[in-house]
Parts: sequence; C-alpha cells; structure tokens
Amino acid sequence: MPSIAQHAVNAGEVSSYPTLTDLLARSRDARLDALCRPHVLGTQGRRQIESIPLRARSVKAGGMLFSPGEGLHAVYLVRAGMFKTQLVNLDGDRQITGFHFPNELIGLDAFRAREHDCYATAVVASRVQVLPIHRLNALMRQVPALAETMTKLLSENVTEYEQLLMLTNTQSALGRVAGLLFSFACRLGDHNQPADVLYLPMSRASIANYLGLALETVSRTLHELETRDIVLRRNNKTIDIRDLDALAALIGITTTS
Amino acid sequence: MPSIAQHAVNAGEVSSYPTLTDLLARSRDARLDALCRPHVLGTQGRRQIESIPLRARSVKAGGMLFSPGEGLHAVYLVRAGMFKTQLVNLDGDRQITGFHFPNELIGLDAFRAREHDCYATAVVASRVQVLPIHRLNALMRQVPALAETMTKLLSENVTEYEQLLMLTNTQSALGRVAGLLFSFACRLGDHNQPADVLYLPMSRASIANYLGLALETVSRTLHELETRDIVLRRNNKTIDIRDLDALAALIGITTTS
DNA sequence: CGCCTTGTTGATGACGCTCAAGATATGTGG
DNA sequence: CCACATATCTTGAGCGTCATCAACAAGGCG
Repeated sequence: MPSIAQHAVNAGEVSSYPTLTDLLARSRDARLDALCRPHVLGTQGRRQIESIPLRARSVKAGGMLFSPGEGLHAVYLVRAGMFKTQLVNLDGDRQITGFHFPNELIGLDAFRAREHDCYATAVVASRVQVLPIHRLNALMRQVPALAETMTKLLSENVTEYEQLLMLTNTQSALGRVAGLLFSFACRLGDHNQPADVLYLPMSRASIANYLGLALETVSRTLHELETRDIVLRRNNKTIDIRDLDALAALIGITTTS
Repeated sequence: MPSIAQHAVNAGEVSSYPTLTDLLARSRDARLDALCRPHVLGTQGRRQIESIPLRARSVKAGGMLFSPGEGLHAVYLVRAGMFKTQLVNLDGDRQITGFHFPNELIGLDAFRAREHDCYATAVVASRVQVLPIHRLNALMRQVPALAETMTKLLSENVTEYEQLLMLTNTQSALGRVAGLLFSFACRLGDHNQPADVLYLPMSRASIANYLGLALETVSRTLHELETRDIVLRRNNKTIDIRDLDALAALIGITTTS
C-alpha cells in the first residue's frame, strides 16, 4: 500500500514497474536464481556493515582493485561504476567470471585460500568502500548474524559459478546473452533501481569471454533481440528491456507462476 | 633411488612410468592444474584423517550418497569405484560438476551453506569411508594443520569450477575431451597409480553433460583420438593413453620444460 | 537367449566462428 | 573545437564444427 503512494509520484513513467517486479519475484526460484542475486547484502547485513567506518576508494577505468596472490586485506562494496573479475592462467588465457554492480561485495574469493585468485578490474571509473578484514572479523565476533551472512555470501559466490557453467553448457548464444541481460535486470531490481534500462559499460569482447562466445556473436545476438522487439538499443552501452517475459522464455524460465 | 628398485621389480612393463610422471610433474603449473588434483589429501592430511575411526559405507551403482538440502553430517573419502556430483535445478536440467576418484574427498560443498547443494551418485558400485563432521571438527581443534588442509581443499573445490568453466568456454570438443582425459591421468598419477590406463565407468551422456557436448560428439572425439594414435580403446570403458604429450598439446599445455 | 540400455557411426544442416570491411565511438594533439 | 588516429562495434560472406536425427551395433541383465 505504501508503494502505491510512491508510484503515484510519477505514475506515468513507472507504470510498468509493478509488472517487472512481479516477474522478478515470480522467477526467484528459477534457473538463474543465484546468478541474479550475487553478493547482495540483505537489509540486515547491510545495516551491520554500514556501522563500520568505511574508507572510500576510487578506481579509474581499467584500474585494478586487487590481483591474484594478494593477501586478504579487505573486501570491497561497490558503490558506483562496475567491476569485472577475471582469471588468468599461465598461458595468458583470460576467463571473466563476473561483472559486479553497485551494492555488491567483491573480494570474497580471498576468504577461501587466504589470498585472491583473480583480478578485479574497474570496467568504468568506479568507487568502492573498503571493509578492512580485521574490522570485519571484529564485527563478526560481535554480531554472529553477520558471520552467517558472510558464509551465505561465500556460498552464493560458488553458486554463481554453477549457474554460469549451466548457462554456457546448455544454452545457445541467444540464451546466454538473454541470461546475462536477465541477470543484470534482476540485480538492478534487487537494488530497487529501474530494471528495464540496462547499462553495459563492458566491451563486447568481455561479454563474449564471459559467455564463451565470439564477440561478433554477441553483437549479432543483441541485434537479433532488437529485431524481436525484446530489447531496444539506445546506444552501444545502453539497452532497454521491452519484453522481460520473452527474455526469460529464451532461457527456459517460466515467469508465469 | 628407492624408486629404481621398485621399478626393477617388473621393469619391462613399467618402462614408460618415469616419463609419464615427469610429464605430469612438469605440467603441474599448467592450465588444468587444479582440475587435475581436486580434493587430494597430502600425505600429512591423510595421515591425520586416517587417525579417525572410520565407518565404511558401500553404495551400489546409481546409488545416492547425499542430495541437495541434506545437512552437513559427514564428508566422504572415496575408497573404491567412482562418484559423480551433479546439480539439478527446478526445471530438471542436470549439470554434472565433477567425477570423483578413490582417495578424493566429496561432500565439501556442504561446508559452504551448511547443507549439500548437489547430488552425489555412485557411477559404479563404490565404497566410501565416512568422516563424521563432529569428529572432524574435534580433530581440527586439536590439529590446526588439518583445518588448513580443509580450507585448502575447499578452495581447490572452487578452482575446479573455474578450470571447468575455462575448459568449456575456450576449448573445442577435442580439447574438452582431451582435458578430461588429462585430468583423469593426472589424478591417477597423484595417487601413485599407473596413469596410462584410464577407466571411464560413467556413460557417454555423463561425459557429454560435464563437458557441454552432445554424447555423439564424445563418441566421435574418442574415435578421433584413437585415429591419431593418442589413445587406444580397449573397450567402452577402458582406454590407454599412448601419447600424453599430444594429449596435453591439444589443450595448449606445454609439457616440455 | 532375447530384451533393453548404451554406444557407435552416418548424413545433414544449423549455429556460431573466422576473416574482412565498414561504421561508430573514443581519445589526442594541434 | 576540429581533425585525425585509434579502438570498439557492427555487418557481411563463407565455412567449419558440432548438434540433431536416425539406424545399427554392442554390451548388460534377467
């Protein structure tokens, strides 16, 4: 009921919001569940973390936040911009393992082996807040619920890999790109932002690497989605989602109850 | 030097062992490093675990060891046979995430979220030893080194996902199958077993699912490997590796120095 | 021994990769 | 601010790889 009042503020613009929200809620149990909500702090967890005095840090586009081998000094809460995490093996092959939105935590990988195993790079000029590990540990001792939250976040981190593996192993190019967009939309929605306008600051090559496709295929697939009136490209980096139902259908997610 | 005496026992048969071992050792830093050595207990860790009184458990072919939602009661040390772990989402799609050899630990996934997130199924009649979690916890308090070992194993668990993702996202069918075989060979070698005779008890469909291929493609690829004299098929389930160099080359692993 | 599951092999075509050219965006120095 | 240079993206053409469909062979089990 309170939400109706909110919507009334600019009802003309946001008339589609409820439907979108419904869709996301209804697809919560579906295939891409975890891929859609990685590293999201619940209201409770966020409040806990917000009680820690946080140092801010800016990272310019292409800048590195941490790299493999670095010890577990801190985890980072993305505040603005976007990061990608990527593995690089000794042959120099890269594998992007995730894109990270504002309000998502990165650096959790270091919790496993006491050091980071991937590069975290800013896709665009970005800003993070630094959670020093000793402070986090101290707070976890005080607030057991936070420790649980961290465990859960770590677990979701792995579930992301599982979902990505499933996506790339079972879906066609169309399904993979759709999965990416759907994931982005869900995550924006989770952060109470309009989920029908997606900003894709990363290069096509990055998307392609993430999804296991050629970069031309990503381009063509986005074009195909536009042809089908599922998305609308404003420009290179910005697309509108016009038919989330159809998008979900492409990856086999049943949004209708 | 002692190893020479061992080899002398049946020198004719095992003349190729040293080379194989060398290869594996030299490729230790390479692409599939972690995929090749998952859940391996070091001598030290194994000795620690062997001090726990272990209950044995037999699982017949197709039998289930644990399934998603089950709490963290125990982890399991495979003693004989083979297991596969697989995710199943609500749409019923399966994704096999690993095959597990004797001397490897399974069930670690439950350490993350306090409950299992996958099915562990015996591929053939198998036997495990059960490590009750309360005993493991008790021992970890006594022996800090064991706790470290567990952390490391958990980390390797995730690294497996990363390696598998990289394998399926960057390699062709030939490379993927080669990667699987190479991984199996490495793991046999790690357990001091002849690494040039591979037993593949799982179905082609399972291999295909794991690698993100059609089952027919797996069949054809094995045939192709035989045509190139890289492997020799004794029968459906057993193949000899005749040229590990070539196998490694297929996945871009440089085994020479 | 016969049924049924699993694996192999063949033919065909679609999907997506590669190579190449052109278009658009981004950045830089005058 | 514009012109130029560079990087990124798009679009096209051609082809290779692998999925699909189908038939057959082989292995496993009652």
